[in-house]
Amino acid sequence: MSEQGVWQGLPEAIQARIRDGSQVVDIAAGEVLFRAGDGCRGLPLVVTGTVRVQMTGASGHSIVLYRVEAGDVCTLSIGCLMTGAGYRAEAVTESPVTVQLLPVVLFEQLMAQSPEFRQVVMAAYGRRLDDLMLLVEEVAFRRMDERLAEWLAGHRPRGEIRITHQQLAVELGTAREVVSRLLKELEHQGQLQLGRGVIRFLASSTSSA
Amino acid sequence: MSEQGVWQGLPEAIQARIRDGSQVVDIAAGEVLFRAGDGCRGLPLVVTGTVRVQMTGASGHSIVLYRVEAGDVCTLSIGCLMTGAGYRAEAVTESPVTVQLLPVVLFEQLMAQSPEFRQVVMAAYGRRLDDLMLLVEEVAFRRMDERLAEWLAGHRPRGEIRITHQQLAVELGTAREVVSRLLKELEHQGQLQLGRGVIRFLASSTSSA
DNA sequence: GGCGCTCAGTGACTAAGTCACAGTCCCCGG
DNA sequence: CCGGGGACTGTGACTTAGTCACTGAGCGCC
Repeated sequence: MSEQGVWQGLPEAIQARIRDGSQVVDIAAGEVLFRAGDGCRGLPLVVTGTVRVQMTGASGHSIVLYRVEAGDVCTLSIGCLMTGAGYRAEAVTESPVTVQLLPVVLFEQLMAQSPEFRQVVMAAYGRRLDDLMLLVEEVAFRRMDERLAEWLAGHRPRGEIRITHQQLAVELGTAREVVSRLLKELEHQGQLQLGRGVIRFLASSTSSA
Repeated sequence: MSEQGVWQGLPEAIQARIRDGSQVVDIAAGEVLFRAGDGCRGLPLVVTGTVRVQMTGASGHSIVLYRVEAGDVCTLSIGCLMTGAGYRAEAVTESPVTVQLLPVVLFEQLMAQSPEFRQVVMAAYGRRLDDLMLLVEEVAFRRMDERLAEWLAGHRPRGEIRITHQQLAVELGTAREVVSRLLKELEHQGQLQLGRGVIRFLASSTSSA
C-alpha cells in the first residue's frame, strides 16, 4: 500500500484537487497534535506514521481510544468541524508523521461533489464507531489478564518491546500497579523477562510443535 | 420541538423530498429493530419515541451504549450502509416508536445535493462518537456507586422508577449483584425504598434548605 | 392453595483498583 | 568516580467490583 491509500480509489481529478488544495505537514514523534478542548482548523489525513488518540478522565487516568494509521482520516476532527465543539480527546504522534491538511472549504466541496470521497469519509466514521464499541465491551466485561495477554501477543513477533508499565496501563485503561503485578506473574511463569522499560518474550514451547 | 426536528433547518424542497421518498413505520415498545450481525436496508430516523442501542459481550453481559431519541438519525445504520458490514450492536424500542426510513438511494442523493443534510448527518455522527468516548471513560475510570447515584439522580424527579436490578445493571454495564448491594446500601441510608421492580425515592433533606 | 417464574438478597471468594512507600536503575553534574 | 534526583518497578494492605452458588420473596395462574 503506497502513500495516501484512502484516496486511491478516487477519480484522478479529485486526487489532484486534494493534492493541490491541501497542505502537507511533517511532525516529529511524541508531539501533541491537539488536546481536549482545542478547536480544529481542517481535516487531517495521516499519510505516514501513526497517531494515538487517548483521553484522560477526571481522575487523571488515561486510556488509548484508538490509533489513526497511515491512510486514515481523523474522524474526530470532522465532528469538531461539524458541531463546532472542541475535541474531547487528545492526539499524540507515535512516530514521525506526515499529515495532509484539507482546508474546511475543500472538504465541503469534495463532500458535495464526489460520491467516492463521501464513501471514504463515512466508512472511516463507521470504523471508528465500531472501534469504540469494541473498546467499551473490552473495558466493561473482559478480564485484565486476558486483555494484557492479547496485547502482548500482538507485539510478540518483535521479540521484545520497549514500553513502561505506566504506558501499558494507559493502553489498557488500568492502573500501573495492576500491569506490574500481572507482568510479574507472567515472568514467574517463564513466559517473559522484565527489564526497566522493556519486556522480552521468551521462546517458550507455545510457538511450534 | 415538533416532529422530525432534525430536518427542520433544511430547505422546504429537501424536506418535501424526504417526506415523499421515505417510508414511515410504527413500532411497538420492546421490539428489536436489529441485532448484532444484521445487515441494514435504509437510514432510519426516529420521529417519536426512544430506541436503546446496546451490545452484549462474549460473557453474555450487556451494556447500553446510547439512546436514539426523537429527531436523531441512526448513525450505526450509516456505518453499515457504507462499509456493508453488519451491525455490531442491537437496537430495542423503549416506547412506541415512529421511524422514518430513507432508502439508500435517497440518502445518497441528499448527501450529494444538500449541504444542510450533510451537516445534520455528520453532526449526528460526531455526537455519537462523543457519547461513546464519554462512556469509555465512565466505564474505565469511574466508581460504580457514583455512576449509580448519577443515574438515579437523573430519574429522581419522577418520584419512583419501575426497573429491575438486572436492567439497571445493563444500563451501567455491571453485574446485577453489584447493583443490588449498592441499592441496599442507599436504602439503609434512607435515600430510597426498594420494591420488586420499583425504586421509590424518599424526600430526604437534600432537596431544599 | 400450590406451582413455577422472575426478581432480590447474601455469603464467600477472586479480580481489580488505590494508597503508600521502598527499592532500583540510570543519567548527569560536580 | 561518586552522589543526587528522577523515572521506573515491586509490594503489602486495603477497598471496590465482579463471580458463583444458593436462598427466599413476590406474584401470576391454573
